[in-house]
Amino acid sequence: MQSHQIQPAPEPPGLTPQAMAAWQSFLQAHTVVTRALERELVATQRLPLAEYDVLFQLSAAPDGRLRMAQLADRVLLSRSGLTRLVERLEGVGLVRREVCPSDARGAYAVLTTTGRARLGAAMAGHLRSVQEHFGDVLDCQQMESLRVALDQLVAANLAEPAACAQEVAPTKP
Amino acid sequence: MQSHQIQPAPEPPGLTPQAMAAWQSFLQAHTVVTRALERELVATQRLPLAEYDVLFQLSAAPDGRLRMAQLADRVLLSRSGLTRLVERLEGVGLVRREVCPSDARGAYAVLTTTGRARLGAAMAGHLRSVQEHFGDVLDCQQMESLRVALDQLVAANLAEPAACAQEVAPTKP
DNA sequence: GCGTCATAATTGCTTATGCAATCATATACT
DNA sequence: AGTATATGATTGCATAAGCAATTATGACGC
Repeated sequence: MQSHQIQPAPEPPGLTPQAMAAWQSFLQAHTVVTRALERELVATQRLPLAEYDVLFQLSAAPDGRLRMAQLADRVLLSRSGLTRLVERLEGVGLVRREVCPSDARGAYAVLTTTGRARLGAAMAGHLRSVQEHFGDVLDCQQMESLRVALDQLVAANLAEPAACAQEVAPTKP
Repeated sequence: MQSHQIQPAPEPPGLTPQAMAAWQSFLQAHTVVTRALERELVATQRLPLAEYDVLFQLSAAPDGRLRMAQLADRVLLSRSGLTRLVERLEGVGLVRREVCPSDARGAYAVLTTTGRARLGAAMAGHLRSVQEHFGDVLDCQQMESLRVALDQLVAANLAEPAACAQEVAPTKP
């Protein structure tokens, strides 16, 4: 690999056309795949993706429970967004809320038995959808490179949640 | 009833853990990058990404004009979604609508001079954002593989907009 | 020319979501 | 202990977006 950003570069080439194209494809791919999955999940299970994701993340967590904030991070929703979503799920009995014993401000979202069952009913089909629309499209190598690249993106953008003038500068001056 | 799609293969490994992980990373990457870009664009230019994208796509089109449906496809919005969005942009004078002379049902969205200027003011900064949050994170090779993979995803999922039993079967029976 | 069907865009309606403000509790400082 | 500040979650509010129904026009057969 040739280019790791040259320090005193007089002319950073800016965004390459390659990168621009990739960015467009990224947006497009996300939209089309995501819509397909949502469509199928709703059609077959009457369950939107966001709801599914909550059930899934809870089921993957120890005791089927997670603090609201952590759950929000995992399902990629704002705090308030998650509050409403859990509210809805609680309304239909798939999730219940419990207060946190060690911190009275905190709340747990807990997967109910019905919730677990509902997830069980939906999961196989949804995984097949993901496979069909995403997994089967790429071969193993591609998939692995893709994962690596995407994780880099995540890492880079979690490192700088706000605008950051300096690069990675965790060291206090 | 038990599922019997085990017709030909005794055990297709289904969705690999790799693919699952990649899928998660995909969703996460989209969210974090997209939010960062939106945040910066709104903060510096008071212009949401969707709006920017409309201006951009129009400016890239011949004569700065596009039929509503085509524009909707390019900015990845539903038809109705685009109608409202263009409405808003027309309201602030960045876009104007024109009837199509050859087809009275059709409408063009046309970039106004102000719209072009607004885009001009926003573009450089936004491209820098894309570079920072996306372009700079991956090297050239990664970027190219990423683009290819994503385009495969797009192609695969455009081919089957609805549930499709048969593969690519555009031939009318 | 006229009915039928397809297509372009819009509108009604519902809903999910984020931001900013708020409330309640915890933690820290003196 | 008592006040100040931070943190977890929720609420008010505004808004963007999709789906289904609607309108307006074009195209096609007879």
